[in-house]
Amino acid sequence: MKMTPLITSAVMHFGEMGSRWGFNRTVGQILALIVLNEEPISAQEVADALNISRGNTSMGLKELQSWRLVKQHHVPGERKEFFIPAGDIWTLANRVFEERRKREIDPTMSLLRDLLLDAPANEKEASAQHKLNEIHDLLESITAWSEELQNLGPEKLNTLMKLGSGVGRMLELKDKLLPGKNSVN
Amino acid sequence: MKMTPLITSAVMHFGEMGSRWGFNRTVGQILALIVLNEEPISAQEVADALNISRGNTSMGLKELQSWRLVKQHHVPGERKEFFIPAGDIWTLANRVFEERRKREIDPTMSLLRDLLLDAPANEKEASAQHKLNEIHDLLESITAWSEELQNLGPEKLNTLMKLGSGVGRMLELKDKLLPGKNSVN
DNA sequence: ATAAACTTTCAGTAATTTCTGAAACTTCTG
DNA sequence: CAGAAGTTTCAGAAATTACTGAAAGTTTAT
Repeated sequence: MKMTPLITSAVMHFGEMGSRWGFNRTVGQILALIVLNEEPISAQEVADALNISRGNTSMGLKELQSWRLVKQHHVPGERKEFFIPAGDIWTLANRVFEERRKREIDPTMSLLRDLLLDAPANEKEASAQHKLNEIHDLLESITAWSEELQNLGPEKLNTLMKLGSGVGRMLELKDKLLPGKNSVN
Repeated sequence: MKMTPLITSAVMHFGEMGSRWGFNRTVGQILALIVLNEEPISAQEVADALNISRGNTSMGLKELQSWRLVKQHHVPGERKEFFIPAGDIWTLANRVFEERRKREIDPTMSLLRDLLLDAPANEKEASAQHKLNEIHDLLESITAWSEELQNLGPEKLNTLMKLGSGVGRMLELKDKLLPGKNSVN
C-alpha cells in the first residue's frame, strides 16, 4: 500500500483542505486515499499509509461513513473489512453538499422560524425581525434550489452549466416555454 | 447599546454557527450584531455588548472587513469610527460564497492542474489521475456556475428558484429556445 | 508640540480540537 | 469454548486556534 508521489501530493493536499470542507485533516487524507486507490483498502493499510494511529483511523472511517462518502466492502475469504468510495465523484460531491447543508443551514433555519413567531417588543426588534426574515427566505431558497440541483443529476446540471450566461436569456423567455409556471416578475 | 432578547438569541446563534461558516465565534457574533442593528455601531459598543476584549473586537472587525461584509461609516462630528453592513442580505450572502470559494476551491483547482500536467508513472497513477481529472472538471463547473448565479442577481435567481422542477423541463426544450447554444447531450 | 481619544498589535494564556495508544470489545476459527 | 484476528472506545497528551490586555501606534484638537 505504498503511495505513489502523485497520490501522496493529492492526499496531503486534501488533508490540508479537509478542515475547510467540514472535516479534519486525517479524515480528508483518508477520503482522498480511498477515492484515488482503485482497490479496496483495509483500515490497517490506511493507518500505515498515512502514518496515523489505528484508533484515529477507526474514527476517521466512521466519520466518513456517517457522511456516506465511504462504505465497507467485504472481500470474500478475507477476515478484515475493506473500504471503498460510496459512489462516483458526482455522488460524493453531492453528499458533501447535503451534509454541509444539514450542519450549516438547517439549524439556523430552525432558530429563525422560532424567532419570527414572537411579536416584536419594540421598534428595534421589529427592524431586526425584518432582517431575520430576509435571511430566512434567502436560506429557504438556497435549500430548495440545492435540492433541485441534486435531482437534476450530473448530465443536466452540466448542460445548465455549459449554458453560461444563456441562463439569464432563457429565463426571460421562460413564460413562452412553460406557460403554466408561476410568474414571478 | 443593550441588546434586546431577540437580538441576543440571534447573535448567540450566529456565534455558534460562525465556525461552520468559515469564521470564528466572535466574528459571527459581531457580524450578526452589526447586521441586525439598524444604527451604525462603534467598536467599543460591540465589545461591551458582546463582552469581549477590545483587542478581539478590533481583529474581528478587521476580518469582517477583509470578507467585505462590514464597512466603516463615518458619523460627522463623531471622533470614533462606526460600522455598518457592507450591503443588503443578498450581497452579504454572495460575499460569503465568493470568499469561501476562494478558500475552499481555488487552491485545490490550482494543485489539480499541476498534478494533471505530469505524465503518470504507472497504472496506479494513471487511474488516480483520471479521478483527479473528474474532480477538476466538477470543481471548474461549480466555479463557473456560481459566478453565473452571482451575475444573475437576486430577482432572476429568485425566478429560477421558484421555477423548481421546471428547470429540468425547460432544459429539455432549450435547443428550441436558444438554437445557437452549445449542445451537450 | 502636547495631550486626549481612540485603534491596533502581539506575546502570552485559555479554550478547543485532534490524535494516540492501551484496554475493552467483537467476531471468526478450530 | 479458547484464542487469534480484527475493531472500537476513550482518557489523557499534543497541536491548533481563539482571546485577553497591556503597550505601541494614530489621529485630531488646541
